[in-house]
Amino acid sequence: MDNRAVEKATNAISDKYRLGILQALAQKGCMTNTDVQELTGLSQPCVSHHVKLLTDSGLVEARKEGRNLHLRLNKEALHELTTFLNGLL
Amino acid sequence: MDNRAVEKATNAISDKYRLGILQALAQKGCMTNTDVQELTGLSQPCVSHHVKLLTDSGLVEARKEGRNLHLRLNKEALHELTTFLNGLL
DNA sequence: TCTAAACATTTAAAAGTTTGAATGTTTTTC
DNA sequence: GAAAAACATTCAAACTTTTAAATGTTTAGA
Repeated sequence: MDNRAVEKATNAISDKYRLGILQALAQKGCMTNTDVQELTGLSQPCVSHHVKLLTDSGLVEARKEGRNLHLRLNKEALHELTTFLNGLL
Repeated sequence: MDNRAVEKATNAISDKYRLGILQALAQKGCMTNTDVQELTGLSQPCVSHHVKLLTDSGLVEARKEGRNLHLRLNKEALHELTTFLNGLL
């Protein structure tokens, strides 16, 4: 994982709503954008935007299932991030 | 470590210059603001600002030594962060 | 096929961040 | 004490992010 990827991943985490989404995914395993809308209370376009940041960062994987977008944690990416950060210790 | 602390810590990391500072601290052990100025090429007020973000996040500890500000990694805080993130796995 | 549901995109306003010039404070050195 | 070095603070400009309204696209179901 290079510096740019770390910057993007930590940036993705550094927001109240996005961290909440990651925690919900960690707990539930899978969610759709609509679930995220209910979770956060944000507007649909705003949820789309936050989810895009998360997927662009690599921390979340999205697959289209009919008209739903199924989201799940990318545990490998998260593990790479913690490995990088532990490397600073 | 609560969510707010994670948001602040990851936000602190999510910048090119601040990540560079963290890496330099990890490597060298200790630096002053002047060292950071040389490292980054940023102006002195801008360095002051970035260093403040890092210390406010808890990831960096600063102690005033005469007219110099000695910076070092707060390894415990960094460890708490990685522990939190691993908790999502 | 018509309707509705789920999500994406465009746009624009509001809020927040980054940057350096100017200036202030404290500490060291001469 | 005067000069300089190290850092902090204030300020304003430039830039980025966040947000939702409006609208577009695709898919599912009647």
